[in-house]
Amino acid sequence: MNIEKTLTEKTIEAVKSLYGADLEKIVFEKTNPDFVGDLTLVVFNLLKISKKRPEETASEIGNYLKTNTAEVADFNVIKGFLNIVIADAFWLNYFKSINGKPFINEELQPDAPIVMVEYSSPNTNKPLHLGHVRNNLLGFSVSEILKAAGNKVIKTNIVNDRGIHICKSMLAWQNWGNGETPESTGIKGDHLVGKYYVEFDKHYKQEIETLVGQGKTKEEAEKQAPLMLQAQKMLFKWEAGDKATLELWGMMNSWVYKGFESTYKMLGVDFDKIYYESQTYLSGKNIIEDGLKKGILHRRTDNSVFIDLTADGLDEKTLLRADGTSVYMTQDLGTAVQRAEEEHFEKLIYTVANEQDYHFKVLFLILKKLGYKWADGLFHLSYGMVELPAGKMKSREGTVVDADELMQEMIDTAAVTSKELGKAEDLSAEDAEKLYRTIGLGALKYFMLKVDPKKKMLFNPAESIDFNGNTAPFIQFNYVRIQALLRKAKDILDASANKDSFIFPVNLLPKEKELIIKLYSFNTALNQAAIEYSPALIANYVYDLAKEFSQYYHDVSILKEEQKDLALFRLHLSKTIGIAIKASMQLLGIEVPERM
RNA sequence: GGUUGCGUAGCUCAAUUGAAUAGAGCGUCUGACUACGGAUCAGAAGGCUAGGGGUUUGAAUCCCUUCGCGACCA
Repeated sequence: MNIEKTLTEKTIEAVKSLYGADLEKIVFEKTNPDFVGDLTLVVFNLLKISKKRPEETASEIGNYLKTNTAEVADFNVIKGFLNIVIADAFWLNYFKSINGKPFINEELQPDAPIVMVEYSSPNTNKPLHLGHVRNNLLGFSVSEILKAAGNKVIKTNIVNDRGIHICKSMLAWQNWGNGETPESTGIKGDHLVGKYYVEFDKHYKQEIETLVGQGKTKEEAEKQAPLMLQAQKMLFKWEAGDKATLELWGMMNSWVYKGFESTYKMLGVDFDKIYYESQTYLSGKNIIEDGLKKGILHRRTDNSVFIDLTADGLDEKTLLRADGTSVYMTQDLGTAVQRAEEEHFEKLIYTVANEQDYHFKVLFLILKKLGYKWADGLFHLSYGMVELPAGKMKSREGTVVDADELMQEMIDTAAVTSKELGKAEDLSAEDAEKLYRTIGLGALKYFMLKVDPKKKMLFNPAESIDFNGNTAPFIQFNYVRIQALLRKAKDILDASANKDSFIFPVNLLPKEKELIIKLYSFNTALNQAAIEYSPALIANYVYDLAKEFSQYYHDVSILKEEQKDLALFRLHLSKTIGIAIKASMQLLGIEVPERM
């Protein structure tokens, strides 16, 4: 039941019959609300074929469609715009076919394409912050969207658990930690390790200052500071497999993982497969050998290995240093190949901020040049950074917005607001807590996901995230109103469900037709969101739907409607809208409450 | 310096990828409750889409240029 497809076919037929020309593609758009009609064809592009004025061309096609297409009830022409009115019967039939059914098909085809989505990918030296929140929400939501669009999704996370940054935390803990643990301090593990990362930085700065005072340049001081030298020594020991170092590393990382686990749980995100850099950081070297043999990579006189990408408008990229050690790129080459061997993915999506655009351009190009066919399926989901009114978050200036704190603030705000409105009075303490989480975290998630991923976004910590207007609580509220209706009308709904049919009204109210069209466009929104990897399109969709329902609810009686059949129809319409809202929110990783 | 991205109402964001008078929310002002749940609804004010040029029947969208703000690479 695809009206656009029908119209496209008929229009191609019309153009053939009227002007004798063959068209391949026709695009209908939604009619501007200021005009009468449901779908609009812009005919300017057809004037070359028709060799007639826009109005005349539009009228001729309109006439053809009206006489030859049952679904077309009427049309009107304004300048080059052919506005088509679709018969109510079509929309009613459509509604009948989806009434009460789920909007998302959870079952996958056996041959569903495999899509890997990598997201989160934190460092283990500090807790997650606002930037990670956007990353995690995006990655999770895109995964849900791709799943709903019929893909087998494998969510992956590559944890950066090794390197100089971890050594800094370890060293600081050794020096000044006095044996502190998450248990002894009651501090969440990732925060405790983060505390020592900051501690390192503090002492390191002092050392630099001292050295500069002794006449060294800042650069020299940064390299020669004893703490930095010690951290590097620790990294060497780690790489050499020194037992004590590995033990300390293992212990502190385990604290961090426990902390991350609780943050992920609160955020509502999860993973099917977790990689650790400590296990993959050496990979990729065999690929370098292979590339050298194929003559795609080259060795410099100092023994370093590089690839020349200047012909592609990029630079020469070093892949092995002169001492034979690898760089980030080498490792990323290795893990990509590893994943391609483990899972025969159609696509591999890297959810990484746009500051790494160049890195991924180079990575994908190298893999293509090395001849991997699957490299065409690689995609960098490049999202904009979250900025504060003062600009980028800076740990040095203490402007980093912590993920755990932010979530708690949202939940607290939800609690305060709910209590002010007297909404949670008859709930148990446990249910109330759950409700505050649903509302607070919903508001946060929606706030971050409604923005086009490609664009940077602004977060102002001074103003708390809104609960009114274009927000998750507004959408949740409308869902709740629907559930209240359904509870009250349970008996008549049950009765009509048994009969499996009820009488539909002959005429739809304009708002009812709009709502059905909105339901109809769920699939368009879902598919577009999957193509563009954009949860924002789903957010826009569900907000529009909720807003239109809110207007409908305000203007039209549902339970109080005296014509029983009409009341029943409206109940069913509301119920289905509720299903669509819940499904959309699920795609965003946002829960909906039954009461609020 | 090189590469690259962005600039839309006071603020935060849209605009079906080139179409009709650029839309929402917040904020401001004005209305609507003896209610199917007011975390609501209706209305008003608010725009030379950073500036200039070009392509097109048609440009926030494509091209050139100036200015401003980021990011990446040295």
